Amino acid sequence: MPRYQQLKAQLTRQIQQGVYAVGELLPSEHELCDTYQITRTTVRKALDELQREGFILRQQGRGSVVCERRKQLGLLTVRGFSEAVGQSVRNRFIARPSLVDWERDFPFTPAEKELGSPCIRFSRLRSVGEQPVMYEESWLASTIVPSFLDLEFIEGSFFKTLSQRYLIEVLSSEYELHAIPAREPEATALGIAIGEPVLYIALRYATSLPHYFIYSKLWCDTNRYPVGNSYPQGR
Amino acid sequence: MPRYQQLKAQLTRQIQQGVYAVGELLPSEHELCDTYQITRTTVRKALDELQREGFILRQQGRGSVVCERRKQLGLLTVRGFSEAVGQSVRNRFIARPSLVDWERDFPFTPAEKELGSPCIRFSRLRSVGEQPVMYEESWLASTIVPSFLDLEFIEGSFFKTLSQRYLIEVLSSEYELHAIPAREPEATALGIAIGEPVLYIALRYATSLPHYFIYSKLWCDTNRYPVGNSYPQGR
DNA sequence: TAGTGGTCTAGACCACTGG
DNA sequence: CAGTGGTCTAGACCACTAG
Repeated sequence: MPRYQQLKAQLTRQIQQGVYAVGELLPSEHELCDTYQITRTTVRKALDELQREGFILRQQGRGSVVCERRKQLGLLTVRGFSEAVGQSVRNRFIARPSLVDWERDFPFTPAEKELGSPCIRFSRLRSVGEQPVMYEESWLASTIVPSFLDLEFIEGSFFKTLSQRYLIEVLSSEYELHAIPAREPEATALGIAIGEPVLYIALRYATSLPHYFIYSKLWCDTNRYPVGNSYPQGR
Repeated sequence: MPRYQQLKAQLTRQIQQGVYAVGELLPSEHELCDTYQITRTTVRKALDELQREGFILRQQGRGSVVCERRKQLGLLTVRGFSEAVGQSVRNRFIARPSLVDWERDFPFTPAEKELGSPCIRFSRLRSVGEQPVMYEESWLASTIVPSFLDLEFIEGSFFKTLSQRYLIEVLSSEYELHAIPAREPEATALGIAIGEPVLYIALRYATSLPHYFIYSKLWCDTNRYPVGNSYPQGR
């Protein structure tokens, strides 16, 4: 593993563990150079990626500020989710993790390596206050997460659990967006009428384990909480 | 303008002009160093961004390959529609560029600098073959694009026109997504029933001109062409 | 094997922020 | 003003690709 990725993974974990709290500054680039005995080029490559993935915001003359983490949508954010966080966001399992066959009806085809391993599936409903905002189904190869079925998620976060318990980092995502009429399952979960427009997102996350991905399907009620990408913009 | 951005803009233009055709290799990094009298660090910073924005795919031991524009509406990275879909795409003006008041009903508030300048608005319908796919309204400050009203777009592409005629590069975008029922104007334009779900996107592009943006509203029929982000993934 | 991109070193000067 | 991130130089070694 290249040194910049090691540093990135290290900082990611520290941020998720709260070593650097939201709003605080990371050590300066020069300090990180000293600490890890690497040059600034390497440090900056790690910080570049952290910034693109929304972990930090760098400000010239000030430093690297730890950001409120986005809510599980890769490059996409549920607007208002972060603001509501701490107050009233709730994640509830609709279906706890269980072994199933690999999904076939999906824009992304799992790799052979993955198909050779059993598949874990779970689904959750995310709400702000009493109002459901997003229904989510996820799949992943069970080989990479031993004892996952019996596990409680760390602070209710799947990504945090992956990072801290399995040392798997989520790196990037590909997705496909559709506006569709809600069918029975998602309409029921979201508490809206069948046929109401929902934002359907088919997603594939790349991980720090080559050839292993996390697959998700999301159904979002965008009336109250639109989906967006606004992350700290350089430039 | 930093040198890496100059190089990036230069290469972008050359790719758009067909100097380097799809599938061909860009000059190697070392050649670019010689040609532009800059170091490899700077060349690589430019190529990094081009790769992230989907213009090229770098392969170790081979080179930087110019990419096929993808088949989906490439909205979620900075990319014009015409490059995204290819040959059978047609863009038709619904309203040609004209001076209007600045829009107020929008998630993004124009900067003061922009509000001091008249606003240009135009709207277009984009079709693949005979089928409308997307209806688009755009706004920008008229001061940055003199004689824009009388202008024909270069190859029907707004971004290409900005780049080649005004030397303005589109850098990044922020957006907000909603799944909504089509109202009369967009339903008519898209040739679908009123109330059918459409993907509504409110967008703001940053440009190489500080404090000047391009604003767009898009209504997409995602049945035929889903919106996505899949670009060549490093790693 | 020659050439490519991937990573990294060890410096430098600059613009900007904050006290 | 000292310290930060933004940009850039001039090298180096490596893994990988293709002929």
